[in-house]
Amino acid sequence: MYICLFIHSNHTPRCVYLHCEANSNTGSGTSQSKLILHFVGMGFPEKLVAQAIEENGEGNSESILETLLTYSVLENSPQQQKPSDSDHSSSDYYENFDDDLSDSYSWSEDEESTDSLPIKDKTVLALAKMGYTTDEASIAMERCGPGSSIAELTDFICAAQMAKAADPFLLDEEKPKPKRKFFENELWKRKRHRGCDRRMTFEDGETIRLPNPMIGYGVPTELCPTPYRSLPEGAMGPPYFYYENVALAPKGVWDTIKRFLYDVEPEFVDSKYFCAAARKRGYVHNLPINNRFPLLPLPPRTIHEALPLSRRWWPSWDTRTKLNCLQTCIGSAKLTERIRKALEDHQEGEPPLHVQKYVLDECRKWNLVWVGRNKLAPLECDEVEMLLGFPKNHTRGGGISRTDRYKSLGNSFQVDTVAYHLSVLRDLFPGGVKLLSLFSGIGGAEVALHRLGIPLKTVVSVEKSEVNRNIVRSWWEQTNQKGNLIDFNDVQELDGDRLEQLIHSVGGFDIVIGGSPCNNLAGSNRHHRDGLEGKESSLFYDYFRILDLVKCIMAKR
DNA sequence: GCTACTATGAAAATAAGT
DNA sequence: ACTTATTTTCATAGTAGC
Repeated sequence: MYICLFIHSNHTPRCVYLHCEANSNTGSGTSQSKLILHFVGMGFPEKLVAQAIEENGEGNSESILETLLTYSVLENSPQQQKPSDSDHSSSDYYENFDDDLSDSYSWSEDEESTDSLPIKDKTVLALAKMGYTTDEASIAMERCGPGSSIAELTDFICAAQMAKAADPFLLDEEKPKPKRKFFENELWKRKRHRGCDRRMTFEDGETIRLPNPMIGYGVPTELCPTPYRSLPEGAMGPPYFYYENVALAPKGVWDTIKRFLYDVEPEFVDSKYFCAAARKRGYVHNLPINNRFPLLPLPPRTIHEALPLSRRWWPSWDTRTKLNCLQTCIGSAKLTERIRKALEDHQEGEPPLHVQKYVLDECRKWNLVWVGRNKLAPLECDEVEMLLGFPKNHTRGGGISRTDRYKSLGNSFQVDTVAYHLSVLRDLFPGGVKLLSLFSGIGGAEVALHRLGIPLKTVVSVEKSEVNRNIVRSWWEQTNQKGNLIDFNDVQELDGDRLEQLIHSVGGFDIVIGGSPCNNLAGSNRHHRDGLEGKESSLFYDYFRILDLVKCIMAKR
């Protein structure tokens, strides 16, 4: 039996996910017995499963799992008797479970004896008894919100510990090493072990460094031979996968992402080699890298080519040829007004150097372009659409506000860049692809594949924002797609059962594409740049969870 | 409720200098 | 090689007005 324990953190109710290959024997029987079989297949004892189903009802398998996991935390239950299988990875997990749970604490007892305490204190106490520091507990409570389950909180703490441990700079600190308790599971160990091995071969704690120039395995506009790369065995498809996020994430983030995504080296590419705006991103994928080809026509690659009207007003001392990263917000009118005034004070000739510096700094910070004499302005929505490689008016209409257009666009792929990487799929799937698109946004991946001439046979798309779903749906209809577009609101809807169902009806996915939220990683975020464990950015773990499930389910077929 | 608008640095990579 | 300076960054929170 193969058991993959996945742990992640998030403020929303979620469970630790387990699945295995040996639980496919869901032939006949009542729905209840099927359900029991399902959880027993995950390694839970039948007695507990029956109890959990009774408590939660048959309908809600997620809360059943939650309950089961809570049991597992609370009791040194027979569940820890690992399957007497030969699989070592699961045994590691269960051994730890045993060791760590043998401490004599009991959640339910605490609950009785500390009834007088506020719930918060009670929870902190419980976590402290489990070996976590009160600091860790408080932070977790704060971040996960009141009413979070113990399982969620411990998930959170564990995830935070993993992130810290993955950071070589933090390892050296004099801080006592956090206890990992039973969360030192198979997955964590496996990944961490690999990470250490790697580091050993690289002398001092080597972390992922960004390449300079940031051209990944090559870009169409620079002459360079395509290097050879060999993928780790665990990364081989099917399905193919393609993951994206900001390159300039806090330290250690890409190391963690890489470890989860089967140790595949990220490909860092700046979209300034594809269009007139910079966009430094990391892509982790298992696609072939030979014989890529770009979308045609090649988009304009300088500001002047992209925005010919601005040329007339562009002063010679503004030496920019590329725009900086297109973000979700634009410069204010007040700012452009301040700049105009500063410039008008010096009509004759060029403004003094300190004014030039001030203006240029603001131009770079806000991606302002010249639209008149001494007149600067932020980019228009349709200009952003064009720069990112979307069809004109892609995000226009249908009730979307201007602010939301900027936001959706700023969070999107640069289509030409992604298309270049995905172009190898055209020969691999001449009949078209079946795509699982997570965090689809405004459909950058779909647009890229379509423009590459790769038919979209099926697209299962998951996107939280309704306006974004509408944009994709509307694009789907306007481009007369022949395939089937199925959309979901939340990645949480895609649990093992749903995926199995989908894969069964669709016939498997050819590629899983997704760029998980970056807002807790992005440098522009002054308030909550919390790293991969942040509220939204931790959804990366759902990308991994779903990808890994798809991998496992498809391997069974 | 929605929408537009504005003020709000820090972390980390890169460039430049010694 | 080391230090210092410069550059860049898929954003959030609060407010005002409708």
